[in-house]
Amino acid sequence: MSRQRWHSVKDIRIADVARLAGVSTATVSRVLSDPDKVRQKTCDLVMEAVRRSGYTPDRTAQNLRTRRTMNVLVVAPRLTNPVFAQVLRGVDDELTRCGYGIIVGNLDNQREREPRYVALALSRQIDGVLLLTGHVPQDGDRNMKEAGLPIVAMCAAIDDPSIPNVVVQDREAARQAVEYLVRLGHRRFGYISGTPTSIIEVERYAGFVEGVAAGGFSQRDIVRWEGAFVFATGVAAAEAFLRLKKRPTGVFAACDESAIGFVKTVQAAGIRIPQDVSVIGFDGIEVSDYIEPPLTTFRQPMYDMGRAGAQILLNMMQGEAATGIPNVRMPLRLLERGTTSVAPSRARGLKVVA
Amino acid sequence: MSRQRWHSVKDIRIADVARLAGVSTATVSRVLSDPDKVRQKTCDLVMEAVRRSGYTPDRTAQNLRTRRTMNVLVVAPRLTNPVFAQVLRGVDDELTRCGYGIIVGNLDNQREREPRYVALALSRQIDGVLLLTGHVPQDGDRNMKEAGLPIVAMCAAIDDPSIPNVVVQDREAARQAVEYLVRLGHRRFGYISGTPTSIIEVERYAGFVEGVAAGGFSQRDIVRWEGAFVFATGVAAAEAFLRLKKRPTGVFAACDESAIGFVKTVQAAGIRIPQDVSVIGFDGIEVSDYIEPPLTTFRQPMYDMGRAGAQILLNMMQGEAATGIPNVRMPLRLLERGTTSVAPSRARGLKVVA
DNA sequence: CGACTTTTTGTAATCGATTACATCTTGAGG
DNA sequence: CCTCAAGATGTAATCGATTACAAAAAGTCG
Repeated sequence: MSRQRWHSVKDIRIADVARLAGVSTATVSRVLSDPDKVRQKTCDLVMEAVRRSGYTPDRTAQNLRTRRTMNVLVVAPRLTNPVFAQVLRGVDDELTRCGYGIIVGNLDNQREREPRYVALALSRQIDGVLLLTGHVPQDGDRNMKEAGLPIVAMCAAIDDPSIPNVVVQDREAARQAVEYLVRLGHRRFGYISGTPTSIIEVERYAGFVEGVAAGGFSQRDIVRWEGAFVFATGVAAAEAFLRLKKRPTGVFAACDESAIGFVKTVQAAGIRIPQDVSVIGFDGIEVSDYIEPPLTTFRQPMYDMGRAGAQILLNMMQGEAATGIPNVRMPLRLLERGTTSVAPSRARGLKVVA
Repeated sequence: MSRQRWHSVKDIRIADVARLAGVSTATVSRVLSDPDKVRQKTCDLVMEAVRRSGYTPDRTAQNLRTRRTMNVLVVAPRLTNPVFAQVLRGVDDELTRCGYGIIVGNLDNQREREPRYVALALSRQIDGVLLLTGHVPQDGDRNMKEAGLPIVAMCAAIDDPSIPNVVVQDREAARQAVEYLVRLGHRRFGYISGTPTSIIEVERYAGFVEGVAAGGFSQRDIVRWEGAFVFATGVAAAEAFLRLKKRPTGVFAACDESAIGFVKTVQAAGIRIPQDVSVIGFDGIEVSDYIEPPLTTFRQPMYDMGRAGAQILLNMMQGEAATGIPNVRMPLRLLERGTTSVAPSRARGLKVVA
């Protein structure tokens, strides 16, 4: 045995079942897909043959004939982001119920990986796409939309009116974050960015700036550290923070991971949280509750977003009448936990107005 | 437009390209798959036609003809386990390089979800399977092996000599964990289990018991809390722990998530870690370093395990000569961090022998 | 019982590629 | 210039299901 052959030992086709049951392949097919069209007696006969032979239809052949694959592609910016896992759970629960499979696409924060998924769409290996990426994957001049497949954007809105979005109120939340800090007496604000080209980043920063302005402060009261939606960005921001003479006392991070990176790093340098610096994150991933002190953050309904996005996609794939492009905005909740408190200069004599 | 139709606007088949280039479909196919068999001039002609028409081969049709789908199923016990995300990264990097796609199967700790993935295998929608589940998925009397596909087990060994395993030295590590605790002077040991039926759980507990015995202690010095590989198990174990009169001072958890659950819960009850209780986890997930104090734990090379498993599967799928069943055991590293210290009764006067 | 409708079943085309085999080109060598 | 082998291309079968259409069977009713 030099070359191991990997195929099913018993390789039973629909024709075999038909012969076994003494009917035509058409009848077998009908029994399996639409039994009402077949007489009960024949149905039993065929089912018996199916059972005895252990026949399972070849989905590859079905796919070709029916022009569907019952597979959906989910493209994520990075697999190890806990937000992704939660959203994927919701997506999986919804799609699995309807018989769809999930193919994961991992960009790992590298745009060079996009072409592969464009090709997947173009080659008709999938019936629909869920994007968590904030933009439509491209391959040179071609992009995924050209495949003509239904696409739904989740988590990160896409600036394309033809694509339904399931997103949170990024801008409003960021604005609220600052307002919360202002109420606590902070006067100098730090912002830890996500990937600058990402739309959610743009939105969150816009909201942040709005909040600062609404509080009566100006651009000069802001320090902004650029990065990506990763832990390391928080670490880098913290290092920059520590080098400052005039440090912000209220910091908002565009995601929990970088918020945690920031907290851990400044703590290691002897900064006390929240006494010296208040930090607000964004996402509400599980870990944010495990650090010390637990992170004040906005909780996204990740699982529900996954389900909502999947439902919209299912509707589109089933060719439902498109009654406008759905644009779902999910609610956010500020989890007031341990990383925020009144600004240090006013720690005495001031009350927190929650 | 009552029913939106979702298919490619321009629907170009190989015959169209052939006509455009003035050749037969066979030639087009050859140019695309094995250009050396075609004259350079013809090749250029065809490629030009492909470019102009924007043709992409229909993978569904290719699949049927070639009897391969270039898709691999990865079955995970639970999506939100960070170990899974890391392993999946490794798997993805390896498989993507070879043109394979990944279909994720999420059992969400429920065996009822297995039949769906058995069906996937039986219906020839995939070319191979990576199991992180510790057992072969079943559907009544049928199981996934019947599909005759190459299967590789990762993270959790499978008790089936025909299936290659990529695992860590669970038993040895668990044993070392206890030995470490013994060296620190602990005399009473707690064990937080994973899913009892899981083989890695069995292995880790066996190693734990071995270590206890090797230290000169007996079964009576052990407290065992049963559960699953989840955070909540650690919480439950902690609650049981707090009710004990005679508490263990050295606790080993079969996974980091439950270790963290335990640490957080006992801390909330006023127990000091590591002064009152030492805790050792298993996995080395990112979060384990973010809690306070950082968790002492064994780090699994998750990404590398993913790659190794994928490579073995690739070999099997490419029909390489099977030179025995590979059984890779990856190294583990004990990360001595903050949750372990000398046993409380001996805190004075004893030195840590590391 | 026969005419006609309805239901059930079978035949064969089809989905879109790959590939065995046949046929036609090309070029080398005499 | 002719012969023959090697190389290039075309024809048509094939993968395994679904399904339009035709044909046959079963039922209905006067």
